[in-house]
Amino acid sequence: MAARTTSGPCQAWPEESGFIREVLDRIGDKWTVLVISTLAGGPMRYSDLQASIPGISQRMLTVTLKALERDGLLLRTAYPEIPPRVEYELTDLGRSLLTSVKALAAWAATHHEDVAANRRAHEQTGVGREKARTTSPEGSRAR
Amino acid sequence: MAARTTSGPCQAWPEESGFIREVLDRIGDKWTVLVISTLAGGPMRYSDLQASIPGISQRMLTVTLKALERDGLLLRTAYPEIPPRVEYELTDLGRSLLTSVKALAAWAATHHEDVAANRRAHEQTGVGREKARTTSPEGSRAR
DNA sequence: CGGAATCCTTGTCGATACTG
DNA sequence: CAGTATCGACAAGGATTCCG
Repeated sequence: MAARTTSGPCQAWPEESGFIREVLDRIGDKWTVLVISTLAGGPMRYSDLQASIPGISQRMLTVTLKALERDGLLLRTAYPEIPPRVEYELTDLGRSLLTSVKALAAWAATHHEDVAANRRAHEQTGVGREKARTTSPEGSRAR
Repeated sequence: MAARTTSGPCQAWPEESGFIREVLDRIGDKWTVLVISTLAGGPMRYSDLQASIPGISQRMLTVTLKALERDGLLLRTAYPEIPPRVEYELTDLGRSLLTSVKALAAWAATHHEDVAANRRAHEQTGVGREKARTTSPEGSRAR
């Protein structure tokens, strides 16, 4: 966990911040994680992916797919047949990322209620103008 | 690595995808994770945060801080003194998220070299034209 | 010191149309 | 079927300025 606890004004973390930014720039967009998750069940064709991800456009599917392929997270296999058939499949690298992503999903599943509760509490206390609260009355509500 | 369950043809993800989107919308932006990471060492003042996060503007620091406070991930404490002093501190909820985020950072630290290598390989193979691999001419899975 | 309000530059995403 | 190309809409982010 934290390298130093209650050490005061600590700053300038090592280099983790750079790594975090890297992975966030990659999966932080709207569709990447959805594509990876959908591909978790095995190889899929382009049209299957589009059908399985409601709301995605051809453009974004293509862009996301190409970015993931470029980074070695998924493998594209085109069969020179007619009609043309292309399959996408996660690589080992892609699956390892999926594991980490699922950890985040687990966090969300566990705590999204707390987040929603805190948000509602805040909307009541200080909608958008009144925030002249010197100290926070309530706050940490972990379970 | 137990990704595929008896090789299902398609996906049909439960509802985890929704949770993933939730958390990604929250931490997927440019600064949120950086703020949380910086706050991992203990309470910090506004100006300390700004000094510890190179490149962040006052605006983005304020916006990020308010969003995190609203969701109950950090606690804001204002001391009515002069000069005014405000401290920000992670809540238990915030720290639990930090743990999950660090898992992602660990993935990045472990695999970012592989990603970079794959990316370079791709630039050579098919820079701007024709990268059809047509590998594995096997009918591994068709319908 | 710790913000809020404003403006403006970008990158990102979505819809549409066209090609192989 | 499986993309590619182009345009426009939108919102995140940055710089600046002012207030408590």
